[in-house]
Amino acid sequence: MTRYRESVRSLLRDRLLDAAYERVTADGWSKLRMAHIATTAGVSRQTVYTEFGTRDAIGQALVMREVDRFLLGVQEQLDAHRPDPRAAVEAAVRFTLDTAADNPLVKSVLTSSRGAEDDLLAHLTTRSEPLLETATTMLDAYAAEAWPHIDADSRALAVETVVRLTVSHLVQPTLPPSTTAARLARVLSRVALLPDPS
Amino acid sequence: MTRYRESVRSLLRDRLLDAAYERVTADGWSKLRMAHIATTAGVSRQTVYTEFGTRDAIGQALVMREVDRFLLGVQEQLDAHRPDPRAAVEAAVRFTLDTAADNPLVKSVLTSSRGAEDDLLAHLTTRSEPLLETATTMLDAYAAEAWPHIDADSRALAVETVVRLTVSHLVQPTLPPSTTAARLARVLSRVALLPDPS
DNA sequence: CCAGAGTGTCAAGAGATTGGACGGATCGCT
DNA sequence: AGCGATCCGTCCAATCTCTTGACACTCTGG
Repeated sequence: MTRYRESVRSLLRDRLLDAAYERVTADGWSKLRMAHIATTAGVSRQTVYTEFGTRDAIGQALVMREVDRFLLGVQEQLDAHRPDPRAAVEAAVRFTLDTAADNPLVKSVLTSSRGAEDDLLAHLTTRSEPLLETATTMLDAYAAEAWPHIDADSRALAVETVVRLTVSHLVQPTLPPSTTAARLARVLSRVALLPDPS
Repeated sequence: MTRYRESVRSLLRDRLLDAAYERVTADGWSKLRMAHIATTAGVSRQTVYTEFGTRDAIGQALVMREVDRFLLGVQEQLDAHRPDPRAAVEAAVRFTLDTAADNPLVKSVLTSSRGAEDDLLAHLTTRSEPLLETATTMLDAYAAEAWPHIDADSRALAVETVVRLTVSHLVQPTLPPSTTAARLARVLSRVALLPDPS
């Protein structure tokens, strides 16, 4: 069984992130105070610093936790169309864009962004490396297992391409999610050198 | 929000009881060792003693946790027939007896009992006061709120009667659960002085 | 009767949490 | 520009919790 200490630790992290989430979605990132997080979670301010180090690290963790949750949903979408990479990716992208549009944290990040709120937004843009890393790692593994017939290099390139484009459309939508999803499926198809469906 | 310390505490208790549950349902109460619980939960033996004091208290807590879970189900059954005390009690009793028959802990307690295993069984028989206390307290509160038209004394008497009889039939079934449930509903009806349904 | 295994207790030490204090940065206000 | 308030981040001593190892005691099988 998992070591007890780890459970306690993750319980603490969850409580802290829950407290932060609540405040951020209600008032925005800039209104979030370290002291709020501490008292809401029923813990001292120092404990928050011991766990996360800086305010910024909390933003990072907040975003990453949400990313992890998204990836669970993405995996379900992929599984539902496992044999067909094109359909799988289309479903996964649509799911991501649709769900993100309703997600309180994402909404908070994107709407209140034009101000002093871009600290959080940065984790989706200029400092998105952790996000891209976990997303591509998970999807690389999935793709390698589900679609072994695709050439490895092309597959990796396609995965990274789709991930980056999805994030791009997430922070700056132009067309409706379903349209975008269909277009990204085509991009995937070509980058991965899939046989032409026509 | 709940104080952090309390959450950690209940996390610890849950882990310990989970560990104990696992062993008990697999090998029986007599094979359960304090050291097993500790290592399975990833904690020192001393911590188990600090939390529960004695091996016996763990048995007690194990039974009580299961009781609490049963009471949640019972409450659902009652709610489903809220306006009609007779039907509500019949459903609740049937649910209890049916579910208990499938419950790993209950099975373990009842089957392996004729031996050195009766320590656990005792919490349902000779030392069942805590069980009866929580069950009657919860049901008294429910009955008082749902059926205020029943005379308070009769209501309390009926609740206690049904609780004790249900436990009795649980540890020593004679008729099938549905039959027993119907009979207890009749007992309730008369003890609570409900108008004759005929 | 002894050896082994298990329960329950104790005390010292390691680790985590608290609360209070502090320096430095930022911001609104005058 | 100066001032006060607010908040971030760090430090530290006191306190609480968990761990570790030792020990007395009981029970059981050989």
